[in-house]
Amino acid sequence: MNTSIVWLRDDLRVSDNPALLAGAETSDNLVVVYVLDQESPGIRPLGGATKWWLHHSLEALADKLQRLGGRLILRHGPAHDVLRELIAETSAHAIFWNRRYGGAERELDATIKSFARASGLKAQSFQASVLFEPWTVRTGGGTPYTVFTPFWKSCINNHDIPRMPLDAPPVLPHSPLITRAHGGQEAEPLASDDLASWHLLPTAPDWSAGLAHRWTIGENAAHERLEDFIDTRLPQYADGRDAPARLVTSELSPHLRFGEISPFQVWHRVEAAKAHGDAVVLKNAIKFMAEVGWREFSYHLLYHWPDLATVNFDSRFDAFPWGEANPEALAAWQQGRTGIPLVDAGMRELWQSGTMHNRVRMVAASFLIKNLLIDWRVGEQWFWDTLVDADPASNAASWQWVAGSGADAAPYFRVFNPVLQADKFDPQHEYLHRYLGEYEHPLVSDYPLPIIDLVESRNRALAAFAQLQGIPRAIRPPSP
DNA sequence: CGTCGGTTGGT
DNA sequence: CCAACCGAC
Repeated sequence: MNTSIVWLRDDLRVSDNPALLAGAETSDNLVVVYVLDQESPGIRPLGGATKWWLHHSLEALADKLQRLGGRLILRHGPAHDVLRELIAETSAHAIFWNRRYGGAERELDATIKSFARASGLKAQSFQASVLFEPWTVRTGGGTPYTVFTPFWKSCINNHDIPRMPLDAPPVLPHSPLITRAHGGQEAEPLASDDLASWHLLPTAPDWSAGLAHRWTIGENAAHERLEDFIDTRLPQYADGRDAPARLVTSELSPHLRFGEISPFQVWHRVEAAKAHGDAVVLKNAIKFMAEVGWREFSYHLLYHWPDLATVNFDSRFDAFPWGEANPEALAAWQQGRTGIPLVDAGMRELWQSGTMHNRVRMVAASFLIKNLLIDWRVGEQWFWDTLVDADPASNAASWQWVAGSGADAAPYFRVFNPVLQADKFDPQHEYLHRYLGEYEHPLVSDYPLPIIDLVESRNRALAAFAQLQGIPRAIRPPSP
């Protein structure tokens, strides 16, 4: 028997999955495994909302695999130990996976690849989660990009068109029984954890009802989401994407986060829409793909600056005078009771549904960083815990962008005024009313007074940020 | 992917 | 009085 292992990670799909396809084509017994690894050094534990998503995504994936004749094996523990054991159990001759781009993830994968090859296995990794491999996009001087627009132009103009999506394997050859390599036991099914035993779902309290109401999880749902976006939302995307009350954004981010859909599938679906559409479709498609481009840019940054989530990209910010610890203000922000309606509406949307409209994310983040002078890493961690799309690259890059410490960052003097932003992008206050019921009846409500004066705190932030002005921007060198 | 305060030229 | 525009931060 010719056994291959396919190790799935952030690619919980059967279509356009090069590792799964390679396994299916080169073996007659495919072992598809997901490893819950919360122990390997440097691997950041998932937040609550992403754990919840992962549980349901694994259920959906198991069903997809089963329909193709396969079976999803669940194991937990340090990935290196788990896979060494699995290789021994199955006498696999090959192992395949799709690449990850975080620092610790790359180190871990390299270690496992070395071990597998030293043990005589074929070990191969594939490009599946980004359109442009981070090391292939270089400036004229050979360095990684630190500005979005030239980065994305270079991707579009200087690189091969992203490959066509791959079909799902027609069948997943799988032997239900496997003979252990050691000892003479009877053939037995390969052991798999019970998903429930991983305790990915919240209990006591179960806060997931709002998330379950908002989201349908899994590969099928991701493609339905994409089709609906192309048909009904893309035509209004450029003009409507900034209005939080309108359903115009794609809402694909959590699906992309777990690889239920691939950026290649998104790219080529948008290309097809462009091919059949007019100039309006073209304009909207370019705008939308630029947002996919921001995701690519974030992965580019994460690959070249692996500590993106913890270290200021611009080291001038290492000396930035963040305010004294202010647990009351932080809690008010987290719980959506700052007394600033747009901030509170966004933070409540986040808590209830595991997401927040992009425009409101920028405003809520700007408020924490600039009005409250709280270190961006504190906000990044809260979003990591509460967003269903919490992504190691996009979340970190975006928080640094708002702080002004990041690549191609917002200039320090760009301080959002949440009141003006609400009037401009939510003129009927429809979004505010959706999440702040009491806001409609201020006289009878207990809606809090603002915890901070917007004008005063803006000026305080400008003064603090102005201290950096005399010092030249200091971008850390990329990791070799 | 901004805000503010100023000016200008219109009503 | 105010919308549109501009430069500074």
